[in-house]
Amino acid sequence: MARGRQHWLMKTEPAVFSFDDLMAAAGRKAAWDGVRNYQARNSLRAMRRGDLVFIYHTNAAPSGIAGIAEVVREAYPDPTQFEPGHDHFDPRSKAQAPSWDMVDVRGIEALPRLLSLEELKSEPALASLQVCQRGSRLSVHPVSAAEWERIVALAKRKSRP
DNA sequence: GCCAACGTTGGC
DNA sequence: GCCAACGTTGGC
Repeated sequence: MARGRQHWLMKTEPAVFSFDDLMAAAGRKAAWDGVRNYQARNSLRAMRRGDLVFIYHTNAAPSGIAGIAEVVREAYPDPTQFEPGHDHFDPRSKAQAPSWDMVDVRGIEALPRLLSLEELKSEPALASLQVCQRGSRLSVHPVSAAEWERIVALAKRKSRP
């Protein structure tokens, strides 16, 4: 069954791994490890090669969408869940049925400017974007085609006065 | 299955 | 660093 390109948003702390770090990585590629939330994991598992992803900077000044990446490898087990002592070690995960997956992404391009959370929230058309919700903690989530287009268009515009 | 306690996230 | 919001855990 054919399926169009879908759109997603993934959060990262730029102090740990920023969009610029992704663009500077070998092949502009990175394995997106460390997701330890079931809803976010389910989104990872639903991603398909070629899907587009906004890379969102969290715990940043300001927080916001920094750039665009694409999925280049679909979900596969995150090896850090099996590494005792690792921050993301999960003693309950079974090798035969790993709890946590990751995908590989490749950086495509930075947005013309960082779209801050404040600006995203001020856009009525983006009111239902998950990252705009109060208390939103989901580190990976879908973005509708309309939201995606809106955000790309906004980023091309000059920052409002 | 309920729900209080706890740990984490993340904006500010 | 604060603290609200949220997800997870575990006692019952």
